[in-house]
Amino acid sequence: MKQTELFTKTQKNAPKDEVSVNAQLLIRAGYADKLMAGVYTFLPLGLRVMKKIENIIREEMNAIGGQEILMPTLQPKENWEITGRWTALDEDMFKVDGHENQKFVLAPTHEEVVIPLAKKFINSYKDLPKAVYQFQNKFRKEKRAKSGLLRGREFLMKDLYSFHLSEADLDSYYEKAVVAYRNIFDRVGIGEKTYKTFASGGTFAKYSHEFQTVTPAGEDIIYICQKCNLAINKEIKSEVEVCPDCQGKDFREEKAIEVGNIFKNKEKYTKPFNLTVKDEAGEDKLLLTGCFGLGLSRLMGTIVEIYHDEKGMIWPEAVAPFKIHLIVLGSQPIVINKAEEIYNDLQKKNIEVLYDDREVSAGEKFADADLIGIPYRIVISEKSLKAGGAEIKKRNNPETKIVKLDEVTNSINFTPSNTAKR
RNA sequence: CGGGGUGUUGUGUAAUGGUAGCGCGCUUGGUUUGGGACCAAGUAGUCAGAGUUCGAGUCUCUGCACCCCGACCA
Repeated sequence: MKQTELFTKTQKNAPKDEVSVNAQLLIRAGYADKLMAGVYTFLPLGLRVMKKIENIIREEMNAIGGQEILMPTLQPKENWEITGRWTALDEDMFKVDGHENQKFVLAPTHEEVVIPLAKKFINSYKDLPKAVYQFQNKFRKEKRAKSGLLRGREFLMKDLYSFHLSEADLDSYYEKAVVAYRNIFDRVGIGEKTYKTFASGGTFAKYSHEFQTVTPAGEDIIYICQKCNLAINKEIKSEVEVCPDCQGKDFREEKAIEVGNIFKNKEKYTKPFNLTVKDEAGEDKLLLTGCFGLGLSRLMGTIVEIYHDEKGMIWPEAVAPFKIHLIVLGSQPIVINKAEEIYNDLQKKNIEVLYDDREVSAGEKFADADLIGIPYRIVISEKSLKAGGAEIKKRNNPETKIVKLDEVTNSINFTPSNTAKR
């Protein structure tokens, strides 16, 4: 992608109505644009990051047997009356009028659709277990949207729903999902700061687990067990005196962002819809479900909160919009030709490159490269050619080095995009 | 939803009740080219509505939006 052709531009100043680091940087760098409180457009750069995150999650969900679907956001009142949530969640949902007396809801979650859906296709114990998931926008009538991408009214979420005949099967699937979640957070670069956290659950499951990423930008408070690293959400800390996993009593308090939440909903939603299958004896058996949520837009904001400095963002390679930011300095034909050659070569090799071919000053290009935060910066200039080729610098390291032009591609240790590191 | 604050061009800001000005961006021309360069000429704005006033960006009222603190957050 040539930067002169990119849809967006960078801005020197952050909009005055954005306070959070993630929103300021994402807007300044042209990754996102705010339409209204808690509602953002994802621009080409931001969408590329989102798709990287999405693909990592997709791979991990597929690895635990998830099958991707896409459910509607616009949903009928009737389904929500069946679970009682038309009134129970009244204040949290955007309700929409249809024709005459039709009422709809812009879905804040998708149990009311996925359970009746499963009823059509899961009829026998032989059909189990099954799991479906989607990437879909969720709508929540937040009384106060804030903190940029961290708490939106419309946001992108991955939600997976699993169906089981026995509690043992649900339990073992739940543990598999925990591993998948760990893989996801490791791969996007926040594994070390993300804690599985004991939290309050629904009506039937007394507890659930959240995945909380430690950062000062967090709105939640968690207590991390110093012995086994399980965390406990402040919400339930008063009920839980010792670590439920290791009985440890020594905790460290941290602020954190809830990036995921997983539940054993068991019969909570299958019961109202009477989602049953025949077991081996021909008896009707109520299914048990697990629900596994992960907020993509929130995850993206969280990554920015963790990986940035005073100059801009510093994307982990696995989620960066491009691998290389190629910068050409000066207007001499020889320099421009060499830069074009490198650009074409990288394109041919399917290495994602943003080519800054703008006719602006060096300082502006460097400042923008730092702001945009692409992992590798390659400069082609009269100076670099005299020194022997191209200058390479990593965003997270001040050192630069010169490599020969025909060694540019090889001199960087690339991980192909969208695949696992390990 | 309670309390507080703020709405001026795409963006950041200035303007005793009296000509809406500046930086960035953008357009045109020229000089520049390794850390947000320079010159010149342009471009575009008072959240909406009502009121007070000879005159409103400025005062009053209503509405809307946005931000902050709190409450809320299956």
